[in-house]
Amino acid sequence: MQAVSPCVMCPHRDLGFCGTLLDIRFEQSLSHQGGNWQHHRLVPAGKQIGARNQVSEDVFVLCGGWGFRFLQLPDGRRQILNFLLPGDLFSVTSVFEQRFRFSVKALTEAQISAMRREEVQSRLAANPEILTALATSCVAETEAADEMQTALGQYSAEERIAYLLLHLMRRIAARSVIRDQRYPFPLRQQHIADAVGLTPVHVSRVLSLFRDRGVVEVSDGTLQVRNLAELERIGSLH
Amino acid sequence: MQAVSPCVMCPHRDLGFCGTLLDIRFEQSLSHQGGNWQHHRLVPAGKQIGARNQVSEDVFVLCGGWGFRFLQLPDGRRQILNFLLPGDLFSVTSVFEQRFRFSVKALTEAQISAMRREEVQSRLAANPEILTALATSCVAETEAADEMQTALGQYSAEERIAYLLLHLMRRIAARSVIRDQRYPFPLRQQHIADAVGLTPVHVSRVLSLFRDRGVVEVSDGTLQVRNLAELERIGSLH
DNA sequence: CGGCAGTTTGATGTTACTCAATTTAAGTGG
DNA sequence: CCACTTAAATTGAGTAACATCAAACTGCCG
Repeated sequence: MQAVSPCVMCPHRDLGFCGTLLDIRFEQSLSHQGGNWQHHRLVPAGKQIGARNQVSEDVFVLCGGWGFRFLQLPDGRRQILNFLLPGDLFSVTSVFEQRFRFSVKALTEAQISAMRREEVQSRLAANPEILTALATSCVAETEAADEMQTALGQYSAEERIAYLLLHLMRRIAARSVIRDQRYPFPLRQQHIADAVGLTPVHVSRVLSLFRDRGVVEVSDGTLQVRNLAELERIGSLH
Repeated sequence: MQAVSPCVMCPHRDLGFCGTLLDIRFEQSLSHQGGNWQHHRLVPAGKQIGARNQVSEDVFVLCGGWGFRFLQLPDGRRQILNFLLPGDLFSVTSVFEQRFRFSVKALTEAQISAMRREEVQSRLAANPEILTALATSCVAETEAADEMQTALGQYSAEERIAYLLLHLMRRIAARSVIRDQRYPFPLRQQHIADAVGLTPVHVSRVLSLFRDRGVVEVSDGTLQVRNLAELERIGSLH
């Protein structure tokens, strides 16, 4: 968790995948004349970044690595609400609310950018382009939540896992070039289980089935799609 | 579905329960000098109000009766995403997007108010109070979605139903005075089933259990709470 | 080599689904 | 007011999906 000087470590300036998001807009509108309204830091894998009910004056963007947002129940169960990829705002709501309504953890080593909420809000009022970027995030977040809710409510184990994989594949592909249908995939089976509401044991069985049927193989850090059509037949919502 | 003249049938002017929402803000900022940027209509129970992928220039608010927002799968399954109560925007996203990402039905006879999106957006840019109202809606929607996702992923049948009842109770109580723990409750068991991802048969069993144990009784249009503490013990997230 | 975290596999248990029949409630028209 | 119809809720029996428990296996690192 060492501090890093602003706008040095953050990869989005090179890769350009934050194009639609808050962070880069702010940099554009700021031209770096200024103070400490923003800072970056590096977080080790597994580290909790934010906790439910915690209060913060900052709005966070994940700009490198993977993270996830979750709710923890008193008895130990947890629901992973979504996975955070480079360029993702933790949540649109944190632009308006001090208090975290959820917890956040780093899945891999991750770089996060924190911006003063006041600063964000004042620019939001002044700059319609930023409002548009925020609205886009809001729409995407809501649609993803609606779909996940549908998957959890209506889908079988196989369908849910297939849906999760497809959803993540689309998001990963938007951020890096995919060759030979091999996607970087740092999730453990426990993460899949907590995201789709199954036990890790059952996730293992379903993934074995997928492997045996030649649909996908998930092993150690990469997801290899063998039969995209079949995966979509199983897990597509439409 | 007969047309009704603007701001006549809509009950929020009497009851004042739209205080935090878009509709009334607009009326305040308009002072009724004007044109056809807004209209109301009355919809019979069971009628579909909006369909997925439909395009509309309007933003909708439910201002009387009950409705629900849902996703329909090709094979007939459907997930109810949330229930709409008087004062609810169908979805914050429809302020920014033409296309419906979900479908909407009237649960009871309902009154809906439609406002031109252009009008909404231009006022949004001009009037920070409206932006605040919208942000509040956004936060509430997102938090509700996160919690529902957690309930669907982690909770047992009893827990899910208890959670749904508690959630609705809070929202109903915010809109009308509740005496003797009796809540107006127009849902059929099929609606509960589609909202929490169970079959109607199983919903019936769980509700029978609740009744036998003296927790709650749901019968024909009203929900009678017998043991609030027990209901909360079962279905509260915290 | 030993230890650990993650995955796999098997056996058994529980929850919720399916199918089908019955009951209840709410109209509707005579 | 009473048959008749129809939608909704209830109940029972059998089954499928997923959870739980426990043991074995894998790869990795010290």
